[in-house]
Amino acid sequence: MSTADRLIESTRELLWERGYTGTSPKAIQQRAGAGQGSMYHHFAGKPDLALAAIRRTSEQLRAKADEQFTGPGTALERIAAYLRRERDVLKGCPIGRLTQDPDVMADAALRAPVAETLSWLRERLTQVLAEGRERGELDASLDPETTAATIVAVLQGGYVLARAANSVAPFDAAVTGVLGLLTPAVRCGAGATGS
Amino acid sequence: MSTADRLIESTRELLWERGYTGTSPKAIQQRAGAGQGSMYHHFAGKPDLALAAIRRTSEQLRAKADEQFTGPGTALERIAAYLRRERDVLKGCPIGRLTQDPDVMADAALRAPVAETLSWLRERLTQVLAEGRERGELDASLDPETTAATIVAVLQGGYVLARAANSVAPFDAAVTGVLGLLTPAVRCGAGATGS
DNA sequence: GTCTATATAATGATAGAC
DNA sequence: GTCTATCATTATATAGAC
Repeated sequence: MSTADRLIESTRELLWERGYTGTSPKAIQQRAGAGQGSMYHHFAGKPDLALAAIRRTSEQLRAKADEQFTGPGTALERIAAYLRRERDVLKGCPIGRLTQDPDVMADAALRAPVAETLSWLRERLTQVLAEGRERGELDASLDPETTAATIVAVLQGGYVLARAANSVAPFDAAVTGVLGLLTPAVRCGAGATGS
Repeated sequence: MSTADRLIESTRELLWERGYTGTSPKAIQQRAGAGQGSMYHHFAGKPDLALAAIRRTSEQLRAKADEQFTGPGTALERIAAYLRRERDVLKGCPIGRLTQDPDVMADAALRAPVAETLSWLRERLTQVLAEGRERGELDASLDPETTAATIVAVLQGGYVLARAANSVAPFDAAVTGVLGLLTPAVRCGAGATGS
């Protein structure tokens, strides 16, 4: 891995663990095993490096999510697979946590990939839900767009509850709860006739 | 308002806006119109002042939530009133945001009120849901505990989505979505016989 | 109680040698 | 490309006068 890559990876880790304000250039350099000059040779400064890190994290997040969204099964099964996927729950969402960083939100360039990632997630889930509704897997009364927002919010909020409790239990409960709410939508609308 | 009170209020505002790491004693003093000596006379330091601020914010949050929980209407109506209550959505949750502050989570004293507040919210909603189920307002298959976790998560996650989008729309969508999912639980279980 | 030094470390960067 | 000064500013206090 090149020095530039190591700097980006270190920044990704530190942004996840400590946020933008809590991450100093010095800490990044030490974790990457690079000197000051090295960092400022490859990147204009902390914001420039953070942008590269956030973009890479955003790409990885989307790719991992798409694994579940494009996987096998009904819409509900794919959503359950996504929500129940193995996650570093106690570390939280590496993208969602940046919304609490005022310096990130204040910088249009840093903010854009955060906004795009969460919008993309909602859109992608909207598609999956709409598809499930068309196929009769989900109740016709279910609104794909608002339900997609709910599902993404449950994830993001589940991380918050887990971090507060220092336990994955509230995250798991929130996921179980929303899947429980989604399941009757199948029973009531499509009937208990199938499989 | 006393100097100590002004310091606590300034800290509350800054913790909400910029988090713990992003809030300096100097910024607190300037907003409170107090000098260094004044702050260190009343409080042992930044953690001590933050603790007082977090405790006060926690109390206010619980009191405001209880207004809706103990209000009139069915369980679902009270939950809808709570979720749809007027909020500073783009500022996020003053308690939930602290879960992203590593220095807060690393300090047992600072962490405790954060953990307690979110636990309390889940417990309180669990009670409201259990009550609604007993009264036949909600489907018997609905699990109060996991559903309560889902509702709190939707709130916390809704804030994240709103901040990312710099718009209240995703928050409102998430709330509408979860209320939509809760509503069929009434129709299916209790039947469309009532009112 | 409040104020003004004073102090130590960290932050975020620049300059220039190698 | 990487390294070692160097630098101005901020963070987080302490000390002691008033």
